[in-house]
Amino acid sequence: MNETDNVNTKDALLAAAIEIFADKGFEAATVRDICARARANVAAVNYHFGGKDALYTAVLEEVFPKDEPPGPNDDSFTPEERLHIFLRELGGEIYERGNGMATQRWSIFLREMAKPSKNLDFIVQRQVQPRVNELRSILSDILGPDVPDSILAFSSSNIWALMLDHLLTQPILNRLTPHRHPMQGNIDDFVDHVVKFSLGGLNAVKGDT
Amino acid sequence: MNETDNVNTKDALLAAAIEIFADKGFEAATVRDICARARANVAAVNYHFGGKDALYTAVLEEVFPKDEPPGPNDDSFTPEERLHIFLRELGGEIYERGNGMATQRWSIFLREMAKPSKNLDFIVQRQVQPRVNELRSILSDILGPDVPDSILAFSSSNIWALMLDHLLTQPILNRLTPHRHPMQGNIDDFVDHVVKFSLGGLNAVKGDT
DNA sequence: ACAAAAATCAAACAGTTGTTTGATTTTCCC
DNA sequence: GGGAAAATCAAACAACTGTTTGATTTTTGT
Repeated sequence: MNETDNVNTKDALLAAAIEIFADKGFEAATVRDICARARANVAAVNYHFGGKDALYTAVLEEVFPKDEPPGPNDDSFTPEERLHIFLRELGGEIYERGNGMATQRWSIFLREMAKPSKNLDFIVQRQVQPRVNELRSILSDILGPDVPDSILAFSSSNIWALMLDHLLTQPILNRLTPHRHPMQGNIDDFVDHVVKFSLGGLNAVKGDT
Repeated sequence: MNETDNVNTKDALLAAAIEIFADKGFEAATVRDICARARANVAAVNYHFGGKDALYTAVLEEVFPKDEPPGPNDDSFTPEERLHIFLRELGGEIYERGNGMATQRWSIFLREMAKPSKNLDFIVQRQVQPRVNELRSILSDILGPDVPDSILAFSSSNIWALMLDHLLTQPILNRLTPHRHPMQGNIDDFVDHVVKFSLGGLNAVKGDT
């Protein structure tokens, strides 16, 4: 057992796998591609991980880490401010460039949503469940205690949709208006718009029935 | 050349291909699967269509038909009513069960968004371009002539996101709250909520700057 | 330094993929 | 009805997939 070289090839395999799985999806990615990018032999995946599926779960474990600090739930902010903070953090993680693993994380997430496999359970549990709870708590404060649960669920879903939107439609926008940059302007403009739109929407569905 | 039987196997191939491409995606779908479902020989795809890729483009041509009647643009409705009508039609087409080709159409559309290929151009041109134009026209009327183009673009994108949302997140919602039916309640409730939320959001981003 | 363990490697394996082939059957048209 | 065209078929093809093998090299512990 080497401690400087074999660990490096195992890590190189993992890193290469993250890139290629994020880029081409599980099925289209081949272990030969991954091994080639990691400068490793074709048998390396099976030796170090046990197979392509096991490598993929190792990738998921790496890309969606365990502990998500649950957030301080700071009472010094109004619910509206907490929404703004929440969405700014989320937007930065989704759309900020050079954000380490983030781009690949959401690419894998998107693929799993479009074509669910058994691994989607894992990703949901690690990635979206904590955030869903936090957002619902914020929305509950904004909408007040009397709002029916169905409206709360719809609204939470709506705001998620507004944030994830560009992730899905960027290839389409590029085709409709090819001259624009992706995520035109900076991300803060986008987040500010979403916050404004969301608060207006929430207000509209609140005072009702 | 037979006019009752071979046309039937060609049509059967196309119908089977639509189902299987929509269900498993282009790469995961095999011509053997398709031919088996169509009760045809393995060579039938190449004989009648020329190959798997050509079959897929034939499927796209069938699923995304050419002419989309441009809508009457009725002036007897207010812009808000036109938005409601537009979204009700869209929601019905996306989420209504037993809607002919619609379910498969949006399934294929979603897959192509998550993993764009050269065919996405075709789908965008056939499926979303006319609707995008119609929605932007409605929003332009609602927001008024003074609103900057960036807000119009953001808002249009937002409303699309609200409508397509459940298409993408239904597998996730099933994992978070597995006891609920897909698209709980009826579709009209969902559309009504989106309309209300959108009008509130639009109003919030309009009176600004 | 040396044997045992770990890691790497070229080569081959079994299975599946889309596609082609060539014979056979079916259909069409005169 | 008979010959030509079209369609179907079983079988095989070549390329690719993930995985295994067994030998070879490298590293480790003493």
